[in-house]
Amino acid sequence: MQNKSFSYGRMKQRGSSSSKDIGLKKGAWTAEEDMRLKNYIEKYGEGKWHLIPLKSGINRCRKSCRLRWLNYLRPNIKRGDFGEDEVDLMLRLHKLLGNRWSLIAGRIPGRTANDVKNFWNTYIQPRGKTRKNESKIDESSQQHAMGNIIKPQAQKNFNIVNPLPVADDNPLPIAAHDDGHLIRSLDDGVLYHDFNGVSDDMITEFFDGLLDDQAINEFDDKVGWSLDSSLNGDAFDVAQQEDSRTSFFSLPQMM
DNA sequence: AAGAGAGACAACCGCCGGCGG
DNA sequence: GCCGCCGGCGGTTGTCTCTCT
Repeated sequence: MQNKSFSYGRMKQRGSSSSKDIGLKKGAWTAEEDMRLKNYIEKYGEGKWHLIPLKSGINRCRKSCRLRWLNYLRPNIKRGDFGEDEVDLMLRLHKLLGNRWSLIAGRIPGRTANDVKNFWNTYIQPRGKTRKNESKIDESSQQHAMGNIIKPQAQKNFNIVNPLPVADDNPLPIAAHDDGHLIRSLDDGVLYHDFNGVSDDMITEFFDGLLDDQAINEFDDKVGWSLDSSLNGDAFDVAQQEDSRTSFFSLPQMM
């Protein structure tokens, strides 16, 4: 992905959509506006977005200020190409969460929802279309994004039920975990959860921190984190896992 | 070298849910 | 219950940049 570090002067102003926004600036942010916004948030913190235009001297709507901060000015935002690990994680999270970009981005350190969404819409969603610049993703990531790779370490844990050669006009292999808990089409399309009765919704709520203690215990029992032991040393464990639970995500990916 | 078309991505739009009055 | 405000989100757009011919 290109590393456009700023956009001053790039965007023409777009039409106003709300009568309340009349008189507010739109389009590309200037260096001065960035500086004002950054200074304001460093001083007063995030939130209270409606106060920023009033107090910072920035003539933009609250939403524009919030977006600029979250997508560009916030510290620790990672720029540049998505790495293989990030693509892996994104694919797995997307299977669990769907187009919930903010949740996905929240688990990919340094990436914003806009980054993830743009990446998905550019590289993942339209695949099959002819693209000029395939090199934007390195080959291994591209292949993995296509679901074509079965990692050597993963193969020992999964049976390849239908190991057809990968080709444009061929269906891709089906894999199943040795213990029979998971089955997945490797066409990167559908992950069939049959994970001891754990629903997608429950997984989502678990990672969103919405489950109470009792539900968490139930979740833990059903998932059976002991499966983690099979992942010891696996190169595709999430690098930034916060705790062992995160490696749950390794299971779908490994197939 | 120049024009056309595709790609990349920042920014906008519109909708939604939560909350307080 | 209704209304308005706010923060947040996903979808979409517009323009610059890059690549191809």
